[in-house]
Amino acid sequence: MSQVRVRFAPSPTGPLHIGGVRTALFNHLFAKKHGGVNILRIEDTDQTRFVPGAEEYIVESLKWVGIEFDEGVHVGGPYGPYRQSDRKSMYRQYADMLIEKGHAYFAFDTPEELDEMRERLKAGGMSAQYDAVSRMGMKNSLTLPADEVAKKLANGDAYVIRAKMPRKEEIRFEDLIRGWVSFNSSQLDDKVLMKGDGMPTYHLANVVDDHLMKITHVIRGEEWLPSAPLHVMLYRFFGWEDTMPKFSHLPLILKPEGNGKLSKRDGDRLGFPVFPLQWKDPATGEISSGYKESGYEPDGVANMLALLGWHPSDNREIFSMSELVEAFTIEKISKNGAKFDIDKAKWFNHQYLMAKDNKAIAQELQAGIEAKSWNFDLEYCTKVVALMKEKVSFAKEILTAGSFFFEKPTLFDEKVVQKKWNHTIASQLVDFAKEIENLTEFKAAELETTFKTFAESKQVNPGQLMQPLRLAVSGQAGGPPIFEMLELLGKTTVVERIEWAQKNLVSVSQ
RNA sequence: GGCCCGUUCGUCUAUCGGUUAGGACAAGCGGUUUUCAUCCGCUAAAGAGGGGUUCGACUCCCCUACGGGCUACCA
Repeated sequence: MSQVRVRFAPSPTGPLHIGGVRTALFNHLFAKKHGGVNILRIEDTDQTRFVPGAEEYIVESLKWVGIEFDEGVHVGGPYGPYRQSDRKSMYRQYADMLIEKGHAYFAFDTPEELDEMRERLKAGGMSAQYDAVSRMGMKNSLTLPADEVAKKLANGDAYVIRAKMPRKEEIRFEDLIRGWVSFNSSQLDDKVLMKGDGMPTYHLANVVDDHLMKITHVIRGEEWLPSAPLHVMLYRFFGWEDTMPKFSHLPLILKPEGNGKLSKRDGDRLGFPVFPLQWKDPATGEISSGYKESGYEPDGVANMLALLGWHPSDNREIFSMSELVEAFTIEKISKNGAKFDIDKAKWFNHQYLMAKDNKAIAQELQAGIEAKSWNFDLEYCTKVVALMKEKVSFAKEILTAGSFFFEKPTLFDEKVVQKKWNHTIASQLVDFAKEIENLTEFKAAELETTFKTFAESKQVNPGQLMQPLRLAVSGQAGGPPIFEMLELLGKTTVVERIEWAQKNLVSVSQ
């Protein structure tokens, strides 16, 4: 097999949806697996849908999840340009080639005439499309006299170029995921190849570009499956069938609750991001949340996405990018759509957080710490991370769930206050505070033995005292191992907080 | 409506004709941590329905049902 060349070809009409990221990921994995080339091509043939910033967003998003490209808009390469609007002048000759061969034709119908045709066909119970049957009743170079066509073209009358689909022909191709798929050309319409504005449609552009860029495998979403036979026909028309890429149509990512593919709107409605990075709509100013800003670890997101619709035959769940590359095969991609599961995404994130270096996490938290005007050195923050990370799904939660490491708690868990706090306990804790003030080694082990002997001397169950102690110091019912927590907080802070709580914490049940 | 694709625990999935149908998330229960959100253990949980083919079908074929995608001078 010649060198594998794949492409990810999004259109810059807005932020890249998580399903698009997965498509890009599968392309990347496949390319890397086979020592091939991964290309980023921008499909911006619809100028009316251009959204400023979208292209940059796509590049940044993919970079964030660890997807690299060997060729593309942002890195260049020998088959450029990689933006279809920059390739505009290349397409017309291919459309002309098809016309010469009799596989395409000029069509002069106005939008109104097209609507009329569709209405008429629908009323007659026929399929409402511009096809081998209906085209004979329309205004095109197949029905109009040659001189009139020439005159219209010379006049600059508006026209499009349409593919001339054969009336009845079986079109079969082998999809690497689904096996043989067949269509009959009688069901296909004469798709527009060149639009009135001189731009090609996706169909023409993607076939021409894939051919010119020597793409060997097209890995794209299932929504493209219905137009695949058109593309196959185009390869046939051009005489490129021998080098036609192999197709793989990926199953869709579905909404978690019910049905339908996951869409832009679902994310914030259901409380999770559908975009890799936060996106601000330049037109409306509306903000859609992103995985990055929500606190997800990029390698965890890649791992989670890879397992949505693909799995090797073992029982592993955690894969680094290189392990994904190693294990990846197209044949192991499942055929059916996958519902997105936010709980699993969180679980993956926790796994990656646990595996991550504490100091690195602490460093990433610095901005958040500074924003709160907390003043602690990196060493201290690293220790906080070490204690807190197993308790949270996201690194940034360390700053909220573990805020007591940085400032005196202001909120105290009401339930615990009511259930476990009273004057006796409070004064006992103050006594305990006095004892630990004498400790020369303010370490978890010493604290624990001191605490236990103290409880014994007061003839109380250590458990009765432990939660109030935690409450006084952190305000919370739960948290990291208590004596390690006290050690990190330090003698002065712990004693101060116990004394403060004794004076200020009141249970109404008293 | 038409065309196409799909259908294993609630969810993501393993199984490529012969298994006690496995794993993970979530759930429930229990344990550890004399607290807890972590951790550990256990439990419950599935082949859409109907026909074939076969000694044998979750696996192959057909039909039905259900789900999804597409049906633009959008990608």
